[in-house]
Amino acid sequence: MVRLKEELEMRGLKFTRQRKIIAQKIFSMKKHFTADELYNSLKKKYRISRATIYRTLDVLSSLGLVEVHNFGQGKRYYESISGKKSHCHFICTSCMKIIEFPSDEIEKIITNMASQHNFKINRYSINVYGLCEECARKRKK
Amino acid sequence: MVRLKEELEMRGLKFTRQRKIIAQKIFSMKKHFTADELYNSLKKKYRISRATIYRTLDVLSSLGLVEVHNFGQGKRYYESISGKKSHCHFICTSCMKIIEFPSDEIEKIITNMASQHNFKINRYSINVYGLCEECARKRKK
DNA sequence: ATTTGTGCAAAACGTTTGCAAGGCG
DNA sequence: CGCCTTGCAAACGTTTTGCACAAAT
Repeated sequence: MVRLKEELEMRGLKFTRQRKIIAQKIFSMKKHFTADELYNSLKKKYRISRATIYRTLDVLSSLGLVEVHNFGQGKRYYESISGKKSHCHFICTSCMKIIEFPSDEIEKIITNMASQHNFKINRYSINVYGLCEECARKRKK
Repeated sequence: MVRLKEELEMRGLKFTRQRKIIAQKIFSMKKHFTADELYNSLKKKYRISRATIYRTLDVLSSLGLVEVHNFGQGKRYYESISGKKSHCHFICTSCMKIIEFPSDEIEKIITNMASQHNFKINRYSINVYGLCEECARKRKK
């Protein structure tokens, strides 16, 4: 939170009521969420528009405080990255549960491939789609 | 093409003029393409609606003949998978050029992680975002 | 003849934008 | 005070849908 304030000020951006509220909510969430979920979880208590949610998510991701994922279905998923490392996502396409795995080994391989081609990595996203144990079991029946 | 006909028949689906045309076009494309690009490349010569393009892409991907990628920006990218293996994508966010890399090693790691958690993999998508050599050079100036 | 597929236009969906009003520094 | 930010509603671009007609088996 202090970090957010500093990062904003550093760029001549403002530490507004809305940004505070949104950031607080995001940092308290462990899971992946969509802009709409965030909006719905806030609108009861606060008067914040969808536009502000989207704009704030943009700011936070450009500050490196939030990660954006394209898990398909035309909808974006966000995730706060308070310190934790990048990881793989195993996405159950039946119940949309998302299981995370560390990706250190894979990251090494990717970094290697990138440097071979002078590709400057900004971020990466490893998404495995399929069925989680439960849903796979249900299907068999 | 013969494969497509068989796969369709096997499922009681029809081998229509439109599906033929679309499949032919797709199999002749090497690169990733969007539904709209496909539509535009066909509409001059044939009378095929956008709806049919989308519906056919769904069919082809459920038959495993086409891979779908969510490279962000709210737009889907498709790729025909005539035999070739899955691979990583390095996506230049400046010029949208997509470089492909084999991912055998990574696939091994992923398969391993999946089996540890009884996750049944359907497909995976490894996307690295950043700047290609050219665009990175331009930025520096 | 039956059933699946098509074209069209309208709707849906998530996201972005223009603008006037509001709030932070 | 000046500039950044907000809320609203309208616009956007892509994808999906309902329906009547057409085509494949």
